[in-house]
Amino acid sequence: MQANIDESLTTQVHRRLRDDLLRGVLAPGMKLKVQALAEAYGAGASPVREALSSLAAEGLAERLDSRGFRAAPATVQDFDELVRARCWLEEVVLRESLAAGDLAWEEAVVLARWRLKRLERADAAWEGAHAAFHRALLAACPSPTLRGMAEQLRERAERYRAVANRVAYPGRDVGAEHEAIAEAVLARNIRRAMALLQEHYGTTAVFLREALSQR
Amino acid sequence: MQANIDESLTTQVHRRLRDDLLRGVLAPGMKLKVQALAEAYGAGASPVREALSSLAAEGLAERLDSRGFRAAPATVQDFDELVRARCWLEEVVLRESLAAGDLAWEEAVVLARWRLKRLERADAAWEGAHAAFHRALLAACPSPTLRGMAEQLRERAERYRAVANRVAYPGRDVGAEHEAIAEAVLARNIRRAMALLQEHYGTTAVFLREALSQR
DNA sequence: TGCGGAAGTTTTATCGATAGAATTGGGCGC
DNA sequence: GCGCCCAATTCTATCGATAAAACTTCCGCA
Repeated sequence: MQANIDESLTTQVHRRLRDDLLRGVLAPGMKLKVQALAEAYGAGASPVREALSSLAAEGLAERLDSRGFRAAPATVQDFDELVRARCWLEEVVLRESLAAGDLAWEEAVVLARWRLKRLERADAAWEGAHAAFHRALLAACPSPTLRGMAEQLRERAERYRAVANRVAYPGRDVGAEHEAIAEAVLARNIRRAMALLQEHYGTTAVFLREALSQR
Repeated sequence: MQANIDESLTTQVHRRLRDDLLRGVLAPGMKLKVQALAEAYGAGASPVREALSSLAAEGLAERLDSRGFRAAPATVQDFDELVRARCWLEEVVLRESLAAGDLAWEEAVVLARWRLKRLERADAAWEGAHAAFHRALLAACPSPTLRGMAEQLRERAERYRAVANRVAYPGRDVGAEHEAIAEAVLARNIRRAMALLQEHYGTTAVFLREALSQR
């Protein structure tokens, strides 16, 4: 795992903080004390503070007037809003991706699907492959800005999944859902792809909402 | 103009920097030297650095590996992409705003339109009223996240307008365009509102693209 | 005449220290 | 026993200093 080569401390801390936020190591709502984080990551206060400022702008942290930072809270309301926003946003991003996707994009989708299918849900690599799959679907959308926004929402959702992760999905075959989505996308069947994707998000939402509300 | 009461230096600097970026005082591509900015705003390096980190995450500045920050560059390509992204995004945000808008929202639109109409384009308050008008159109969209994203794109566009601002809009009646948009929105005529809004952006784009490419 | 590089100058990234705001924990009066 | 106020303690925001990196300038050599 090489890193660090010519990468500022701030950047490193930023990435590690983001990871820890996404994986729920830093739980939603938790106070983020600068000094503690600084020690944990082996840096001074300045890099940590800068990283937190960025993360706040990205919506993963919050800055309270003059009482420091905290991990963005996770609430049922926020989650519902997130899911809705994601459906609406991906509605156009997916549409444009399908409209512009070429052969190379199709192949990338096939590949991402294969890599995801191969892994067990419990595998440490699953989360990454899952992210890659969803990213691949949207990759052909010609607007980097919109793709970036979709990615931001995907990350927020990922965090919710991590937080509530011990929930099982009784009677659900997530793999099959992904399969169906990929099929529809490759067939350029926009309506069907949209519907399946939204259902996919909706189903996950039901379980997460459940898990969240009883905490 | 009260401010400063219980507002951290970082926050103040952030706002002032954003303003200066949006108004083109800090021109696109310009190097943003921490020390110079610190003196200009009467602060130390830390607040400036934190503010720049945030602005970078918001897309108004850029952080170069280990050579500081600069104002986000303005290019014709970036601008084209921005306009496209904005049209696509506002397509859904406006739709949902129209779908959810109640009486109070309608009245806010009427008010914003009136305030804008009253001002001359050259008036210092015009830019603010213009922003408020466009914001009012989308204000009823129930997703704060999407509204925020739309706002971010609006700001980027505002910066382009400021940069190329000395261009005239020969033979164009911007006021009439706004009137037409407001009418369509109040009539809940989604198709027409969308079409007018996109044309509005498109027309501006033609002028700005012109102004940009000859710099 | 133009290039490579040494020396000097800026600028960045980051640390450690510190004043001042919050928070916490008691102790006191009711 | 309960709420309120003050002191002790914890954190935040911010500064000034500094090593290291990135630019410039300028000079000697081909």
